[in-house]
Amino acid sequence: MAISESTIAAGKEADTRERLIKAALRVFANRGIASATLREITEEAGANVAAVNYYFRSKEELTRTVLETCLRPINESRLRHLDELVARHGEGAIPLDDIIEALVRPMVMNSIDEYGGRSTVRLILQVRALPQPMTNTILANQFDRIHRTFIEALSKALPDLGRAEIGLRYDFARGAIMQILGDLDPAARDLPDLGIKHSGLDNESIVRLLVAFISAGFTAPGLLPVRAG
Amino acid sequence: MAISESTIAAGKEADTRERLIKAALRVFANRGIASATLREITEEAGANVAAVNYYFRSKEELTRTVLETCLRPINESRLRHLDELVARHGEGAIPLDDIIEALVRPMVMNSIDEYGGRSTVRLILQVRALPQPMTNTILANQFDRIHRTFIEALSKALPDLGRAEIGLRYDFARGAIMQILGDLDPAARDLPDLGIKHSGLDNESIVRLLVAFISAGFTAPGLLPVRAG
DNA sequence: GTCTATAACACGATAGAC
DNA sequence: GTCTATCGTGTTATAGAC
Repeated sequence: MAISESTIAAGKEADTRERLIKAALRVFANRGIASATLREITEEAGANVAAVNYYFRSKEELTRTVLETCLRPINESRLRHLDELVARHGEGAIPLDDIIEALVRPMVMNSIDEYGGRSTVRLILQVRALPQPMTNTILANQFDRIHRTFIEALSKALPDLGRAEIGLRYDFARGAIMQILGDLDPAARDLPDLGIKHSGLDNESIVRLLVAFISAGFTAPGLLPVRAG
Repeated sequence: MAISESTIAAGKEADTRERLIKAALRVFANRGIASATLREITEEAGANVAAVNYYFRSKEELTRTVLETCLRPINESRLRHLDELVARHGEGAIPLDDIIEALVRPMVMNSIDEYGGRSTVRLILQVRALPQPMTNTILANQFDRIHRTFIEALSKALPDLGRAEIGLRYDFARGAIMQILGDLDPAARDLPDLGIKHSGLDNESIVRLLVAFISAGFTAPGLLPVRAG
């Protein structure tokens, strides 16, 4: 009632903009960023074709916004988890399982889209599989600190392993996490069988199973020489 | 000298066709299947723009051929390795490390393109990240038997784990293998930092490090109930 | 802020000469 | 088997009415 017209306009603006971002995430994930057209995205968002060019400058700017919007909360949650662990253990090493869980849980829990799918995961898999300058810059900005922080914590927890081996195993872990979440997306399961069906697994189980596998992998004896440092 | 004109023509035909496949693999991997244009591919192959439509019926048919051409040798090698292990151990269980190595080594060793890159890996990552009916059918045809065979061998080697958990860990392993090989491709390393630099790692070390990590992961105690069977 | 209409361009595919 | 020229289509982006 007391809402002015400009407030309504501003509310409407934010709404269309947000709807465009959500629709773009889904269309990008399902059809590929390059193949996705502004017509599909705007139709899915219930907006006009010209809306993307009005709210974002271009398709590229929309892509940037979508990526940053869906990555930020996941990585913020990871850092929050890890900060809590650091606070709890002070200078001492953090138990391996806890570090891995801080890496796994936010990605499993916060990458679910409004339809129960894994659009965010499939989008990340896409831009990782297809390195392009623009998306790589975004990934670097979003993930660089995370990687450094986790590898540092892992180095303290696993003093017998060198940095090179920890970095490598950390990337093994990232691959395992992302691929399984991509496969679990119902949108990917409709299609002809890729790999194995994993039906009836709740997210909590996924976390526990990933943590068990990855922690065991990290506990394997090191093969590379440990550098001083 | 004794080569007839028709032989020369046939040789030339096979040559252009093959050059197109190799060029397409590289361009697909670097720019994405959807974004890759026939103009880029034919230029890279030193052929005419119309050559793709002459040798293959369409871009889609070319894509199919490229995928099958680069996947077949890898999976044939995996089956060969595993068959040898089965022959050696008869009805008994195969040691876990040997099964994992039969899974890992062919992908690490046979996915290297003529420029030392990992075009094949990045192409697989692409089509897995972006499920489409056509490419999924090819993946299913190429990988289905592999998955079944390996999971069966793993079940014998790890009788304390249920099929569901083995299938899941098998997919963890596939994710770890593919993502690390994609990251190791020099073509992906030029760009802004994604994850960690893994410089100076030879392929033999990659195999050993992957096998160590994955085998340890499989050895972790099971979390899911074991079904009878 | 939202719409229609269209400009400017790139693509896959093909026809037809050589 | 290889080439040039071109057709038809679909794309992003924008100009301008509402």
